Amino acid sequence: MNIYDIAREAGVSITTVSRVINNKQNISAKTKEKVETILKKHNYTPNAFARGLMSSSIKSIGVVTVDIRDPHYANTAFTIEQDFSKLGYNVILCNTGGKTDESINYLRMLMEKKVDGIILIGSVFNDQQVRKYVSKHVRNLPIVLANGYLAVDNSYSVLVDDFYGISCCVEHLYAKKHTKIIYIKDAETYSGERKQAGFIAAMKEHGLPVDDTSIIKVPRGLEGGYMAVAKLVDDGKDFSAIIFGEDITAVGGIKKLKELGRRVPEDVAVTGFNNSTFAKCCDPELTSVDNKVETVASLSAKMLHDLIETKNVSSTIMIRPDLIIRKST
Amino acid sequence: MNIYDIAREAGVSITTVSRVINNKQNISAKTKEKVETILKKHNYTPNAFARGLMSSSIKSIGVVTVDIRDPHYANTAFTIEQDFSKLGYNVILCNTGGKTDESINYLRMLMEKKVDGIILIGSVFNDQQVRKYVSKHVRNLPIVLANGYLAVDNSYSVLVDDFYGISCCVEHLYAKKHTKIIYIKDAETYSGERKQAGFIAAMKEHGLPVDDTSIIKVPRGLEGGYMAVAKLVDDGKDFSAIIFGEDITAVGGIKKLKELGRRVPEDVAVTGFNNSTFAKCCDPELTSVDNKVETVASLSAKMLHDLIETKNVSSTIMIRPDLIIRKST
DNA sequence: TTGTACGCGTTATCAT
DNA sequence: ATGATAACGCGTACAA
Repeated sequence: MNIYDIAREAGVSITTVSRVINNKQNISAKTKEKVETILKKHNYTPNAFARGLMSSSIKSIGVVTVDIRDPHYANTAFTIEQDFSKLGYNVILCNTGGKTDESINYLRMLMEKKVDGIILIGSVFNDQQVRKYVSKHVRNLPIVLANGYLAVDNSYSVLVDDFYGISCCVEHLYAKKHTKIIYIKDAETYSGERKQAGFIAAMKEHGLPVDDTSIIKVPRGLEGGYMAVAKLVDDGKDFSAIIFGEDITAVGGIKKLKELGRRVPEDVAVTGFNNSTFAKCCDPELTSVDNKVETVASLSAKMLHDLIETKNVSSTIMIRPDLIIRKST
Repeated sequence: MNIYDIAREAGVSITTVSRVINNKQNISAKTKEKVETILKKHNYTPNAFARGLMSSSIKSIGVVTVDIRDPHYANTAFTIEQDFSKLGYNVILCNTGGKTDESINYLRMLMEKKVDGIILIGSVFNDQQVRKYVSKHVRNLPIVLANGYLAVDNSYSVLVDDFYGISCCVEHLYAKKHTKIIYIKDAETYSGERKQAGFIAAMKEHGLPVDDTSIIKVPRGLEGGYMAVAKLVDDGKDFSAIIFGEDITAVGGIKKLKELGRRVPEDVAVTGFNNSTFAKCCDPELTSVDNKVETVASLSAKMLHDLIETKNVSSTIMIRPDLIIRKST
């Protein structure tokens, strides 16, 4: 059932039908009503491909994440999807698994499918090859990096002040008389660098000791945190507080601390990052930096939509995180 | 840059270019090579809309979930996306928030965008209105319900034997000499009903007491479990074990138990469902039913793909879950 | 107010 | 092996 069939049945031209469908001017109320009846009767919907061929838009955007199973990314993607859904757009979901090749494949695919815009979630995508591809091939398609910084000309980002977030943790622990503080880092991304920089700066500001053994790099996830604590203890490192770069890593760390008979927060204070559900599940509940996922996601969505509508848009938005204090410190 | 431009530059017809692009027969190696050079030079990609107009397919599927922030749904959606991505398909993500109207809107949208198939995640979608819409309007579009049962003619489902899963919990607790067992139910879905039925059947089989006070209905999430335990204690109910219908609910329940000074598992044994990350984060680690999310997701994806390729497909696949025994029982 | 005719970029059919 | 042309379904400039 296409526009011709409708036109024939209504005894009008396809132009008239098209006008009715798209609510255009210059239609007599009578004709309009007649056509609408037929439209409804057959439950007609225009062919999206033919439409796209004319308008070169199909009202959809691409959302690229490393892994939607990560609650942080899931939250962001959820908010973006809901916001864009209200605007009549669909969201195409892509999970790259953190592989650069995959990222570029997905970008290519999204461009072929002629999405109206793209949101990358996480500073992982501020990767050299991705940047190169974007600046070379994604020229006239709006692209926004949510929760991270994209070092490309004419690019747009919404990010959280990670530097500030971690330094808040140091402030808080210092106020509680901690001086031997460890930082557990779990990603070599832009965001990861900012967090580490915030740690170092805040420690130095209070004249607290920082050296190679105060910062430990571990794999992502529960196991990473577990391993970090194991290593600290194996190395005989002396510490009274640990700042983790992610909640889930902190959960793993606390698990190991408990196994070793160290009490949290009496023997060791612990902070996390993301203020996720894990922070509330954790026993004791985790002091964590709230990095305002929903806010970042919504602002990213709004930014992309403004770009699609070619409004004037600022290139970078930075959000201040909050420290949520719970039982673990 | 379209197929005409390429043809002109290569000094051949568009037919020839099309043949090269689609790897068709009857092309001389020489011509093929010549065209491929030009193709590569301009980084040409065919217009997906024009293609769709001919083939009425754009190689994409719709994945409909209640809320991608739920780890269980995120896992399923992730696996489906990865599997279909390997087959050259894109995934359009939809979050209905559990609202029937939204579900139907999304289904309509997906049909308009001419996806090649649809996967619904969770037995929530076995809703009367959704069923009605599907059987009326989604007639010639393959649709699969992952992790639940869809009571519609000509429909396809992959599901876990929830009945068996919960009855395993009862068996396990009974073997540990528990007789006063509570079941906490958190969803009125098909899956929820099966779980409850499994509980009742297994209890009766061992001659254990079951009545209205043995089964408590609570809202989803951490708070639900917390409230459930609060209610049990308020009511002065005597119990030695609790079976929760979801891990996260169990986590909430354990939290409240601890606050009340009841030890897990010494005073109260606890089981969860889903074998999620929460089960491992929990202290003590949670005995939980592994409902094989990835398996269900992969089988659903395979089923849908087979349907798209119009292969013969069985209408229902049922998976047996496993009980993973940890410290909470 | 309404209709005719063309273009969008591709694939399929039928000639050559 | 290669090419000309129709068809897919819609929007729109222009004509009536």
